[in-house]
Amino acid sequence: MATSRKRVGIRDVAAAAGLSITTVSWALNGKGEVAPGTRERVQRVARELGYQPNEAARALRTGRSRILGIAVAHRESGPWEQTYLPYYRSVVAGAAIEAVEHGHAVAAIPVSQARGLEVQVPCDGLIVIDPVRDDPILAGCRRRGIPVVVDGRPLDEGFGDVPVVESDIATGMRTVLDHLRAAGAERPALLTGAERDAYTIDTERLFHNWCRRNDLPGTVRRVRAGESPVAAAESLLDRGVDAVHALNETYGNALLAAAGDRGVEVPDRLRITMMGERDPLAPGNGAGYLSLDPVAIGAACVRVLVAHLNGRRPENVTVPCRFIPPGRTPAG
Amino acid sequence: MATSRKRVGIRDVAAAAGLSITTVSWALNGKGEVAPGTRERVQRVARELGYQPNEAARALRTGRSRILGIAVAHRESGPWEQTYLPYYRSVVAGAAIEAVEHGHAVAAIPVSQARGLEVQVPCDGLIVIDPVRDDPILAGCRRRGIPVVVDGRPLDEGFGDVPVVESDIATGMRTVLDHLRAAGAERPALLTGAERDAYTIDTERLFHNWCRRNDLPGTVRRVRAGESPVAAAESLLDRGVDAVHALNETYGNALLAAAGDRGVEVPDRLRITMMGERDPLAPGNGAGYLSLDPVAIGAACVRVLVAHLNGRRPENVTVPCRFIPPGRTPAG
DNA sequence: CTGAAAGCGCTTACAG
DNA sequence: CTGAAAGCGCTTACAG
Repeated sequence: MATSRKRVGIRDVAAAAGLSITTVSWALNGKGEVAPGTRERVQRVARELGYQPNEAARALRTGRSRILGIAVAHRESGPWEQTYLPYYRSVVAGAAIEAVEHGHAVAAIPVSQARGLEVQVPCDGLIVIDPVRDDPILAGCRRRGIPVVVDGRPLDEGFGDVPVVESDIATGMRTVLDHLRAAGAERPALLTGAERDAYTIDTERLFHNWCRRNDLPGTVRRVRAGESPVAAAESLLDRGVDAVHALNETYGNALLAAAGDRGVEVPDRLRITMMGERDPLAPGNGAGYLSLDPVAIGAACVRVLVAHLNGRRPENVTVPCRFIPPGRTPAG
Repeated sequence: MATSRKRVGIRDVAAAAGLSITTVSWALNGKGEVAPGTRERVQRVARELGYQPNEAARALRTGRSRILGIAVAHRESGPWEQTYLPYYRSVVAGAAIEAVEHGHAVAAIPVSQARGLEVQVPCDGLIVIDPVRDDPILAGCRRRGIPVVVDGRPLDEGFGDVPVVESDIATGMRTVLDHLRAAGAERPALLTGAERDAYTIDTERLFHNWCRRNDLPGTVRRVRAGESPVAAAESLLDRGVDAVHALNETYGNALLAAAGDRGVEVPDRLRITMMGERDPLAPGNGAGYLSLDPVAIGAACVRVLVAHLNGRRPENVTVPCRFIPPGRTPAG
């Protein structure tokens, strides 16, 4: 009932209980051997005093802060804001929810491509989303011996031992393209972007391979940096394609807009699919969706990272995508 | 170039540079008075050794961890997953991006309504989103003297001094309802929920007040816990209303689905608005959107909290909403 | 079952 | 301009 201004520490609890701080620490953390009565008394006194351990001290002493960093790139570009940012957000959310199961919290740490992590905070390990070429964060973790897991294949050489969590876009792309073909596509196209990240590169490769296997001409159109996605979509439609898969929702929506402008009916005259999330309750717009599951990705990253932290051999994880064909989903 | 297994500490840098750890600390942190040549040498040696300060130790010593906690409730319910969770995610993202400007990172800390914060991590202050009645987190922060800022009016008494960041739904609701009226609404309705959080309560109150001021009959339908939003939407349409505002996107999409099922044209025969985010590129669905700006909310929370931490008197902040009328937005 | 003491790796008065 | 030393608040061998 002391109304002191200072925060109550383990010392205060020990004094109030007439015990040593050792015993208080044991009692509160359930370690060591403490008489049951003593333990209860300590817990009661701690509660009455409103004692909360100083987490920084605990972290320093134990070497564990219980924080998992998640490195989130931030770039100022249209499609990025509209599609990648929501993806990252969901990964963070999935990671946060999973982390609590393992007694951790997740800290979103913005990164700049040039300088790497923008702020230094205590953390036990790091989740790196979509590593870039010559990734400064990966290099930093390696040097400092910080456990790391990546979402998306690392582009740099020499990181073969870093555990990877990935969406199974190989299966996903096959499903999508098979769907387009079954729907009658004879001139399939891919609306993709200019950035050379692993996701874009892999998507293009999978598209090419599928076209080759299916003996179909494949048209690839990359939206250039600074180019309007709608303009790119229009120029693609001008080339007489009858089915387009878009790398992300920004591009997919641009296709829908371009088709709408010219009165081309989707999906009857033009089949459109895109990589993206879709609210299962939203009314249909004629497009099919290949949904990544970023929440599951975030959760998987945490599981792998925690395994790593606990000295277990981490394994790579593949998270399935979900294909949602065009048409209104049954509401309810 | 020592290939030791142990992490390099300030001690190692001092030894390598032939200086005391004091001087190294001064030199690296830009404090104290250090000869320019010495400073450069220290920085070079530190870089060569790959020295990174132990953040837990720094946090213990300075009392600042540079982490801002953000308490994110997690409940397992349909509309919650689909609309509140995305909102929270965006708040976290906005907070993370803003925090870096102030040298902080943001840690998403899941909370349960019963036990409060699910995990203890070092943090300098806390952002509490949508405080509930008898909020255990608010109480805990008060007791422990942790600086806190809330998004959404606190429901509990005695927290009048806590800084609040809020969306200006008063202006937003007026805009939306005026729009519905201008579009010809004579029997407006509100599709709302059963939970008694400040946002729901305020929305209902604003709706009632507006109806009274405009001398219109106002119908309120609350989706009950466990009830299908589409079923609720259908029962509302049965009551002959000609315009409905929905509390969130789940309910708004349910209205669109219900209207679609009965062939009621939106917005010609039924006007629909909803609180929610809308991709500006997505094709129109006939509904109007009142967009909260969760990213701005998150950023504002961080600014207010940082002001608080730095001893400045924090002030409440109101973030404007954006009304997006129905219809295709110009693409581009 | 309990306590006195060391020490995690820093920052920062303080003394030169 | 530089260094020796205290101490942030815990956890944890170690000795009783």
